[in-house]
Amino acid sequence: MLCYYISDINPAGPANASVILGAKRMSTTQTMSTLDPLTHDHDQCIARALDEAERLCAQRGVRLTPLRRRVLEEIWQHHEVVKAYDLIHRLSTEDHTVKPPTVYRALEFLLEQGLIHRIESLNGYIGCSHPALAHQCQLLICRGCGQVEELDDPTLSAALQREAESHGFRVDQQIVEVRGLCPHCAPAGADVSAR
Amino acid sequence: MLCYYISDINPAGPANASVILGAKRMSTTQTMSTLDPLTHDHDQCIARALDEAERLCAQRGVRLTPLRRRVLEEIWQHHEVVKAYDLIHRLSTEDHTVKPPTVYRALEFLLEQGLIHRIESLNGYIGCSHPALAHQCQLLICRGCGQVEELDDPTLSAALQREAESHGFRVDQQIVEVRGLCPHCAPAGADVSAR
DNA sequence: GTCAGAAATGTAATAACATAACATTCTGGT
DNA sequence: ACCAGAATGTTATGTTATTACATTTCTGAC
Repeated sequence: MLCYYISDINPAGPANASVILGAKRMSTTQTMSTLDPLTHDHDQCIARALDEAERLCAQRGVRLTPLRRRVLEEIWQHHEVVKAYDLIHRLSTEDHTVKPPTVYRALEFLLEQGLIHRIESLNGYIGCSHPALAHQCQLLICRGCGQVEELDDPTLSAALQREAESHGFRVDQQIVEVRGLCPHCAPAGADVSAR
Repeated sequence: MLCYYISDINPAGPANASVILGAKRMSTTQTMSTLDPLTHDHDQCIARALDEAERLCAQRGVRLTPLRRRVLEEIWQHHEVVKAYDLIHRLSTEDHTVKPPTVYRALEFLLEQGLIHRIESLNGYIGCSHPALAHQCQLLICRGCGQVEELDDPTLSAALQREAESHGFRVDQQIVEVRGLCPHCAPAGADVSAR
């Protein structure tokens, strides 16, 4: 259960795409560890995420409105962290400026439905790779390419839960974020200074 | 290795002290799990933290300047999360307003020296309970009283590290924050709505 | 169909968090 | 006393997020 793709180059995106300058449009869906950067059909990837979202919202009786769907779609454009104000800019046009509350409300909905994750250490958001089930995930955040791998290791979350409970703590939510370098950026790690 | 005290009531603090209205000044130092809210000498607690900081900085050849010491002291006033702008207000007087960079630079220094932890999910800071050794800690953050228990379970951090590495990820930093209710607030949990 | 209430969205203003850029002061070594 | 580097002061601004209230859209009861 994980998802970690090399996205297309996004000239307007977070300023770190240059690290993976070799990667371009791709063809099949794969999990990270086995992913050939050259073989990922991201259009299909977006489509699957949106279909799944439609399905889950219908099933739950909540409304994936055009706006909410649009925000989710933007978040899935790349496998990189997306900032709220990026979304505001991306959704705005010459004749219509989207205001912060609009985007934050959509994000709130998507978070509630488990369709996206918030990355606390970056004030950003990414699509959830397996939204069908509630879960406590672990996020591996690459400071090289800005991409995020979502892990869902039940052993880890159970261990953390157990440890917290052993101190009498009642757990609502786990926030587990690992910062470092992904397999694609680590080899060139010497070139990737701290960000 | 942990620290979790009931602080004095802080009328100017994060607006959640009412939950522990019964707790007041105390007398001995104890770890959380065994702590009687009525028996914690917080003056001694602050003094120890500052002494330890002085010692470590001297040992490392870095300067715990009056300003930095003052910021650390303010952070240790209570065992609750402290915000940067709280510090700005607390350090400002009628005739001198402390500006954001001043505080942020002091925080940066204290973070570098491992004397405080940043809490990503709250944009806040707390004193580190065992600054002598570099460590990856787990923070238990109570939404009832705003207090934070710092765990340092090497098994957990090693497990997370191992899991990340098994996905080819090179770990720089772990951020592990558990949100929920501490033992003192959990019993009254029904009264403590989400914050 | 239409109407009332709820849900969603729009808008303006501002709060909360953080940094860049440059000036000044302090500190320790010579 | 002088210098270099560290630390702090100051101004301005960038970034992230929320409050409060107006308007529109949707849904279900009739």
